[in-house]
Amino acid sequence: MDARGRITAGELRRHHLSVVLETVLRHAPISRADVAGRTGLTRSTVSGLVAELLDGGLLRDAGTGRPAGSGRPGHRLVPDPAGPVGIGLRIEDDGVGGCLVDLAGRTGARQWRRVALAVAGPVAAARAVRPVLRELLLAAAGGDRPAAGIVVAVPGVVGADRSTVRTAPALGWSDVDFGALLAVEARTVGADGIALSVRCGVTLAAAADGAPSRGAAPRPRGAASSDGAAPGTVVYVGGRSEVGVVLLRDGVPCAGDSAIRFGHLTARRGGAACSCGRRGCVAAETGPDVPPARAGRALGGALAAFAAPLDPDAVVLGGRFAAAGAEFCTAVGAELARHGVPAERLHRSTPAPGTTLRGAGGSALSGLVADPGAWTPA
Amino acid sequence: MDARGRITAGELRRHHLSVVLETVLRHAPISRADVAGRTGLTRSTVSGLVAELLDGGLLRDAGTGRPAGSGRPGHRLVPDPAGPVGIGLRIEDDGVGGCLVDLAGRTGARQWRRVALAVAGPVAAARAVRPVLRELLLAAAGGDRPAAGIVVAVPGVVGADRSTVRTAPALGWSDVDFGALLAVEARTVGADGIALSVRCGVTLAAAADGAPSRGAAPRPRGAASSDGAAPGTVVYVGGRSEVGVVLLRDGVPCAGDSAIRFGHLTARRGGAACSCGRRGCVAAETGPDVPPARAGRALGGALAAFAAPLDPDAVVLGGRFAAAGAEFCTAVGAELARHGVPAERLHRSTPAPGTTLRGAGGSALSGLVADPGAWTPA
DNA sequence: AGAGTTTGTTCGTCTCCCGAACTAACCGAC
DNA sequence: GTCGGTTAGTTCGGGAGACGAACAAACTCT
Repeated sequence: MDARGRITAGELRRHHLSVVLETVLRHAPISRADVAGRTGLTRSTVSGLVAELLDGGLLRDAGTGRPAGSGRPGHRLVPDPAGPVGIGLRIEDDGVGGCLVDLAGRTGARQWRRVALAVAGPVAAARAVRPVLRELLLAAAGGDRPAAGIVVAVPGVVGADRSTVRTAPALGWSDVDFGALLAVEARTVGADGIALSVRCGVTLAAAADGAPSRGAAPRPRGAASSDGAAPGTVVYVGGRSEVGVVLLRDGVPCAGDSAIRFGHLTARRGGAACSCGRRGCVAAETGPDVPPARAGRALGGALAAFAAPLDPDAVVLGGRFAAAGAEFCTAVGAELARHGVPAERLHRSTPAPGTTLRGAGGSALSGLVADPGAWTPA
Repeated sequence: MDARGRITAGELRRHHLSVVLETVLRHAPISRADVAGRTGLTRSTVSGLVAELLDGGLLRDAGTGRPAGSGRPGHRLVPDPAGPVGIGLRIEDDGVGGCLVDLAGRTGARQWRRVALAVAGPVAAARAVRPVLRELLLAAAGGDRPAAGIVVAVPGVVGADRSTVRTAPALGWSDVDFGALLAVEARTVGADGIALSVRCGVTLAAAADGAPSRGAAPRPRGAASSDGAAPGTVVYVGGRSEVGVVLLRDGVPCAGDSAIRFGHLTARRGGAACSCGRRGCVAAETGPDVPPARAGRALGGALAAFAAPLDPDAVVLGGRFAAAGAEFCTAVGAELARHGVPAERLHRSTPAPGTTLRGAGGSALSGLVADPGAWTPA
């Protein structure tokens, strides 16, 4: 790629549109004047941009609020309650699930169905997802809310095409074009025009945990600090059937969907048997049956190799580690500290079962937020 | 930080100024029309921006070239031969050095002085740099070229202030404000108005090796592919007295200056003694005395932990590993492949002694290239 | 009720880029 | 040599988008 860094007048406006939308989502309810103050744009410019977002069905003017000081109260801008939703789906070794996520960060119609998929194969998995997707589409249609996209979280390594699952040890898959399989199922339930992509579940959970909070939606705080702003560089470790590690910069995952490669690094030669066929993998050595101190050392050692050279502002334990005990955390922190990452930077995320689904649904909306001008409620 | 994504009209122009400058530097000599074609800006806009860069002393119009087809030949735009230079300095355990780097990527006035600094301490190191810096300033003044900045490469971990060396095992330093020490020395040789920063040497070498080539300056190709465009995500391993690993995105180093933390991960319990006081560190286990197969396995194992979850497009062996033999590389490749990074992605950089200095000098110019409008030949 | 304050809108102006038209410079053909 | 064809660079009008001042609206406090 060449230095095509040109910004045309139209792109400038689209960029500002995105900036205004993001600001409203993060601070809703918020007045136009406040948006202007936070973004640095003038009130007149913000008014114009907001009008376009109201027109596009992304925001709603909820009328005047109560005045902040002594003066005219601003209008409360909020995400449109009838605005677009993202559809998040998830495949695990013991079930499938899904939920809707809207621009306010609220989840809805969450589902989980127990299905033994560890040996059933990708075709069965795609078929198991179909009823979940149908329910979600019905729920969206019932609320008269357009679906902006579908993102499927898989416990595996996903290719750059965001369709092929390169390997998913816990499911026994390798080189499966799961996106294509799912697209067929999606068509049968009337989800054809909707963009669909397959992603690594840990990456999505990391994005959900590391993203700045939206509005007043209750949200477990892992990476994000109390004022809602994420620190610059965060390393997130999580996963359920797998164990993965993700680098986030300003809340956005860097690099590809191969987080779970981390779980199959060798933590202990000749250790416990792993789903991948080898022994002593990080994933196996941090299982529920392993003594916490030993598991903590196994995770901390591998984690240090990844995190230490990146000098992260925070290391966040999520997923299966969010509920870990003090002994485990101390062991992890000690290994990190031994390699230059201060133990104070180690944080435990609040355990929240829906994090991966929330990340998947949110990811389905991210394109829309990045370029609201392109959004048309098809 | 809030969503201050506003782009004012003035900032837009400054951005385009930077885009045009980068394009010229990468493809010099190049005509205005070609710049327009590559950037997507119109010829009229490019003409205006180029005029500003010519006026600022960053570019020079070297007259008409030979016509590309049948038509009027374009004017050859090149970096101004009397344009600003960056001053790169380097501290190592066995000496200090420095060189000038200009916008064309050419190095000049390169120096190296052997000084035993492994035990001499930071004050002695700062004093040893002074004559090098004086020579460089004289060389710059002799060519009537303004100095845009000074960057010092150190084999250690550097703080976010880009001044404090948090730890430098090979030098025996810890928590030394080397930037402050150097600033004092710099003043005595008349380098006071010039911005000075301290950086991790491996990070700078990675930037030099991963950056898109500039003009026709001969440059060893490590990360960059043959057409000069760097692949998206690159993991670089290098170092001389230390061993560090750096993540590059589009040729630009991600994250902080703690690359050499990598070299003190434990590769082999109870292994060779390391400068940091522990045993079996990656840095110690990849020394020149270690059998290549064993060193390769030591490096590969640690490298896999860092690289596998990032799914890089390329893994580049630089620095002390650039001259490694086939046996070593095979061992590294095998370890990477075991963890999902195909061995074909492992590349060996061309050994080039000046890479770190070139990176340091280039880094001293990077601010100028990113915002040429702010440059004033003080 | 009136002064003071803050919000949101309107309107004129400015900056910057685009695109068309024009001049300049070179090639090849006759 | 001269005349079309082609490409490079500049000039100039026009338009898009943001800014800033001015104004109307809405609320508080005295």
